[in-house]
Amino acid sequence: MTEAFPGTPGESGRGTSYPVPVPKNPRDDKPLDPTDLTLVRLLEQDGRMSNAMLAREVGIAESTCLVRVRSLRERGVVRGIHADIDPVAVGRPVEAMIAVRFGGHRRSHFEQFTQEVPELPGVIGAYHVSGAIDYFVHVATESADALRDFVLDHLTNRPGVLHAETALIFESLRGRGTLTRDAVDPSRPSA
Amino acid sequence: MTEAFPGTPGESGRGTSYPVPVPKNPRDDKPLDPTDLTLVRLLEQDGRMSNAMLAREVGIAESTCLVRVRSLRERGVVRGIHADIDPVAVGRPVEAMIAVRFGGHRRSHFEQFTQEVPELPGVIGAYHVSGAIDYFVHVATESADALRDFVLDHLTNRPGVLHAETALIFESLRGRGTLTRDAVDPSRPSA
DNA sequence: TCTGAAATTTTTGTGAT
DNA sequence: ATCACAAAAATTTCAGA
Repeated sequence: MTEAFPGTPGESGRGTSYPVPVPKNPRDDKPLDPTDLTLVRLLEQDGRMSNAMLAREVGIAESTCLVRVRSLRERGVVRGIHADIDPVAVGRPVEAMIAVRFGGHRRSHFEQFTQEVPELPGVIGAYHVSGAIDYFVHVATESADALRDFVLDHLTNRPGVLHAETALIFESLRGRGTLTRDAVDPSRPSA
Repeated sequence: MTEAFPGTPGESGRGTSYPVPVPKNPRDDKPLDPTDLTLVRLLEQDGRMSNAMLAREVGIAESTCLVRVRSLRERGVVRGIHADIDPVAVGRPVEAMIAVRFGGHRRSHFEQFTQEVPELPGVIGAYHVSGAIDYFVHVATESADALRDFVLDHLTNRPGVLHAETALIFESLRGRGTLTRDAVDPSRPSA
């Protein structure tokens, strides 16, 4: 019951040029004590909260808090801290979720796509999934024309891709820190 | 062509107890100069980069940088800054993308769902889209059982919902700051 | 592993260009 | 709008419990 979990599924945040991430031990899974969970929740809600305030909120010394937060990053619990940008404000008002189907299902096709899709212009996220669809690609483009071009140039026109179906996004919503609430440790209320 | 979408797409970060967000002027859209775009890109890659380093990177005084970053937040260009958490590490190793279809398409159903879905346990994001599907819900759960319960309790069993189709996520990928690269201002190369 | 206090760095306001 | 400078506040380190 203290067993914890199998493997690490997704990698993501890559720092630019300084001392941060590089999960030193991806398989290092101790179940996180309540203090860590609280820190995680706070940083999920406001990734720029100062170390001093974090320490106050969870009731530990600042230096201790610093160590714990650093440990969370090193262990890959906190993969990265990123600004959430309004696509409209940066000239990409047309958002879409594109369902991509591959044919043949050769491993090399998936591996190449997995490697390249995060770098494609306007890509916010991508999800390799089970079922009839192989990938969902979340993208923001400058216009409907640019969206069509994106699909044709980077998806349809790709070795292995059979079909891409585009759904315009009317509204994007973010979860509100519910990752760290409920279940996780059934013996505590919610703190 | 500059039409964009109906409303403001996503709200998100809720600060805990200090001076931040509350976009004072959501429709205040001046096209962002190259310096702002660079700041946005840097913060997208590392939301915790210090103001001093941001200033150095873009080549302006620290105090100026502070003003610009604050302005970006006030204008809603930067909607929030959030830690990206590994769901596995917080006891939610089963990730899924759930396609939800509504029947009847009553506005009240969508409005209620839009309001409630970000608070549902384990929800990372949700997307109201055009086409055959009405919503994609991105969720992380503690187990396959918990996923089934989530779908039954919060989606299928909801007024207006016709159908929910679940795709397990094998791997989640994040875009790499490509929102602020390429086109945006067609008259400049790329900065 | 945690702490408290010292050393260092960053944030933030002011006044001038 | 921008900058340089200085005071205030924060981060980070470290010796010791």
